[in-house]
Amino acid sequence: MSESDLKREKIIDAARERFSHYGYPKTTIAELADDCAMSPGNIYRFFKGKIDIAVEIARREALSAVEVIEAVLECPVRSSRQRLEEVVFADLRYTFHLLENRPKTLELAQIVVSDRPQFQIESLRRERRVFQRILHEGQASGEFYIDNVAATTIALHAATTKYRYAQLFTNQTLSELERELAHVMTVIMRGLMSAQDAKPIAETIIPPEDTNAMDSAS
Amino acid sequence: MSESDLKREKIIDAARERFSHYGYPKTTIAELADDCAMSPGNIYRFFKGKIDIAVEIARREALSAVEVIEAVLECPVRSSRQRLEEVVFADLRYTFHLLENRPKTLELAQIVVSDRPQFQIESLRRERRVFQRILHEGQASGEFYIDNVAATTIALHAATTKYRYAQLFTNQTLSELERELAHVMTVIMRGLMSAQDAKPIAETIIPPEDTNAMDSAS
DNA sequence: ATAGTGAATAATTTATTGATTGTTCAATTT
DNA sequence: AAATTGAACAATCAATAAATTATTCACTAT
Repeated sequence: MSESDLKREKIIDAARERFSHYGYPKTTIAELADDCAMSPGNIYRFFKGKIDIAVEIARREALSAVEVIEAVLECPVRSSRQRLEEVVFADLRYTFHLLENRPKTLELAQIVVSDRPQFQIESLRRERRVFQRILHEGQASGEFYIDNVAATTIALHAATTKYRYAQLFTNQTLSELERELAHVMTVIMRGLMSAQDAKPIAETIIPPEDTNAMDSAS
Repeated sequence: MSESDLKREKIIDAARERFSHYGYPKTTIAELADDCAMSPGNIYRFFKGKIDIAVEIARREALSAVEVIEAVLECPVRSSRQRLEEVVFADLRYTFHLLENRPKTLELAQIVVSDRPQFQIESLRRERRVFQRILHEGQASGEFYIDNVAATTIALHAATTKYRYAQLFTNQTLSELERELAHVMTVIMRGLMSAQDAKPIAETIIPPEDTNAMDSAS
């Protein structure tokens, strides 16, 4: 790691410390420069602007969050079904505790997203990839009956929206949410494991379209 | 309708007009009094405070929104399944257009909810009752296999969270959302229509509790 | 008594100013 | 040359003053 890279890391560390302690708005470039024993101007040789430091921190945070979820994939389980449930519940618990114990992390993420909407889109996509892997496995093993894995992944992810950063939507307790999610998963699991056909009559409700981006989405 | 009630209605009408046009904060009691040809002080003989006028308007709005959804129940359909899909799609479209065409309505609702959290809880409960009625019907007719209708209603409602006021969560277009919801409903429908047992292994994941408010919730 | 007023007051919002901060860049050091 | 500085400038924020507004209430009219 080059001399330059080390200094960049030092800025990130100093920023992480101050952002999580005092918040993004209350942290000044001058303070970060002080922490790194350099001048304010010099910070700009490493980052285009203050917001870009936040983006970098949020990006790493998001990556390590997915890693936490992915870690669940390593544990040996009886079935794809159990794997899927574990991942969904891990998501609920991880994001719930994040908001409870480190609220500044959400604040930072919201600031980043409001400036860089693409950031959220990519975070969600990364998360979906974990879901998709499980669905693929389940399909391959014959445990799940899915004719369009990509679309079903998106559906599953959408149906569990309420259980990511749940405090944004409700003031239920974690155990209330856990019990509720258990019921949601019961219905979904029966849907994934059922061999019977249940093509949406929705096709009579929504107008069809030629190019359907979702069906090939990753 | 008494003289007094008529005046109360006049205040509500004037407020609705101004709130939807200029927004709640920019509307003054003095203006409403002017509109109704009365003094500011007299408004307070009809409402305890400014916020209570907003509460009354939001309450009526919420009731008529549920009525729109309930109207779908009147149409003759082939199955409970179709009924359920129509209601869910109606919800998506109604709330989507609401935010698109009358953004002040959301603003008002958010102001009311931030002051009266109970308001939101009751609105959601009313909406769930429509879902519950359909699930009951489907169960009675043998079309759905549901062992706990109350819990499944809550699960269904939670799983479709993203499709109520969808613009709060995403900037997808209405047709993207419609296609996505169709896939969500495909999975859920298979879950509801499947006779096979799929008790959650979640019970091994979440700790059980003696008093489970949800299982008897309406 | 009931309905209504409008000036008085308390609470909130808006405007303004001064101070702080993000960012740039010509000059300096390594 | 590459790295760094720090003063200059523009943008943003905080504090406070000014104005507006919500609410009350003693009083008047019906």
